[in-house]
Amino acid sequence: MSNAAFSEWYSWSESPYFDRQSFYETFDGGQSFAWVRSDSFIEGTVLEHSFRLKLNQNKIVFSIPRSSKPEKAQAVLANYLATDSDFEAMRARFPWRSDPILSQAINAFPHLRILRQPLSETLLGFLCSSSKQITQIKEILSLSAKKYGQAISSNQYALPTWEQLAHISETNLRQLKLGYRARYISQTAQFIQAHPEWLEQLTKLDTAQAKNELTRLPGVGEKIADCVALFALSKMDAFPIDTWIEKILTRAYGLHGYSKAQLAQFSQIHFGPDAGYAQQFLFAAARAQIIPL
DNA sequence: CCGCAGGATACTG
DNA sequence: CAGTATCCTGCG
Repeated sequence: MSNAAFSEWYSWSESPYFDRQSFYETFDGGQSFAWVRSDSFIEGTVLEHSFRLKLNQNKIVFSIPRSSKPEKAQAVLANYLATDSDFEAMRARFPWRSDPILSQAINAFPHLRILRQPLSETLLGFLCSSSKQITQIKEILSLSAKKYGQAISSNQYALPTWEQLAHISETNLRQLKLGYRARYISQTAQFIQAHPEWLEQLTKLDTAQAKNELTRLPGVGEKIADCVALFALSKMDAFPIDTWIEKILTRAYGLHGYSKAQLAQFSQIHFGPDAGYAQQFLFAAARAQIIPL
């Protein structure tokens, strides 16, 4: 229906190289809740930028609303995909020679990347995530965007900003199927409004400092702080331990009886400074039932 | 109808 | 500290 509103497909010569599995897993594998798959492309928004993406000869080609500038869109994409990061070098430093589990996971998604998502959106997304399945998180965010976000194109809406969220009552937030998370989001919005420089200032901190700041927010514990650090701040040593990773480490790696702190310590030592990137391979492979649990 | 889901938090021992 | 109930909602 909204095809007419979208441009032709633009090629992007600087696009990272992707195989099909790695492409879908990178955008729609749990790092981001923004992307919807259709038959021939994925569609989603990054802040106020709307995109359709697909692969052509292992490179991303993109289509955008006709009102948008392709040069700007390409710059947004480059940042979103962290094209300045050398993921190949990170993979090479992993202990894959001695770790058949990780090795198998990398083979299944060889060109998987860690996105660099906008901080505000990443925080919002993972504040919605506790005890929710990915489809439910997407539903919540989609409802939020439609109801409170800025309209971008015919059928696309940006997520509400924290400034906008600060003006929504907890009761109205609950209408978005947020449940008890509505209070976290409301209070976080108030906090950010009261500390206007706080979010931006996070980008200047190291991983431990950033996580320390993030966990001051209501509803942000260790796991969500790790997700924000990894997926928005490009902190490759941040290692989110969710139920999947916990199962992988305890069962596939045999670390029975380890506490989460012990699992985190093992992972940092075993996987090294880019442990968060390794985590994403394990997560993807476990969900694809490549790693038996 | 009940158990549980990509967690955080307050409370207990 | 480690373990546990509670928080909402929707899906299986």
